[in-house]
Amino acid sequence: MRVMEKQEQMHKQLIEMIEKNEKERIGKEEAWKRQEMERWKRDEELRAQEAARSMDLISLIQKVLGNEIEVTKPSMISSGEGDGRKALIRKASTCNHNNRRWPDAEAQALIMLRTSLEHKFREVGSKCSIWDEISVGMHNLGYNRTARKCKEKWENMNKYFKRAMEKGKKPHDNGKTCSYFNELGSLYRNGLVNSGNILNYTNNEIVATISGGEILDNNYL
DNA sequence: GCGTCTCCGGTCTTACGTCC
DNA sequence: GGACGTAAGACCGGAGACGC
Repeated sequence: MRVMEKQEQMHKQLIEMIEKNEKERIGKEEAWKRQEMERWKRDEELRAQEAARSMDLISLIQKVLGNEIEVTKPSMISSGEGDGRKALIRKASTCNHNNRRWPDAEAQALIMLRTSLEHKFREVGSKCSIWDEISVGMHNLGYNRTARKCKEKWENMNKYFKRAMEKGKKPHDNGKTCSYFNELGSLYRNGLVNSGNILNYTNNEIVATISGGEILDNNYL
């Protein structure tokens, strides 16, 4: 009977901890989403201001010179003469949303959408419709990617992140090209997403120990 | 040359349905 | 109820392209 009572008590504690952690998780998720949306809006405003400044500058130069300036658009660059042109074409292609490569903003939009639907991924059932939902979300943000591509990119980001962590790198070490490392790192630290053994990364900070049937650290959950 | 990334194909795991 | 097959998802490794 004492064992049964002890088990009952532990079960209640476990349920309470799960509920508490779930509330905390939802709170953190909401806060993060708000933060991301604000950041996104700020970036949009900055881009708009930048574009307006460029147009002002162009019109000013046209005014000063008194004739039309041909503004070279990336798509107008014909196939190449010389390395400089080739470099320009390559540069332009990296900004094209239909390109194979994912620009930083696009990858971060994917992380944001994927994280916001994390609760659906934790549910049992087909994940295809969720990736479709993410694909639609990406489309709404101006990025044209299929559900399959989104899923693949997500897996690959996690794979590369994991490899980098195994090599002993820290998220902020790779700000140059892997801008999403910071986002992924903070997501895994906060437990907002789960991707199998990638949680090993958090072992330095979240110590979970089970000893004698008692959970010593709530973070284990 | 090296780090980063996409794409593809493979294996493993898990959930679910069917049969005996 | 257990064994088995199947589909979906997760995870992994490698080839090759790309960018610095």
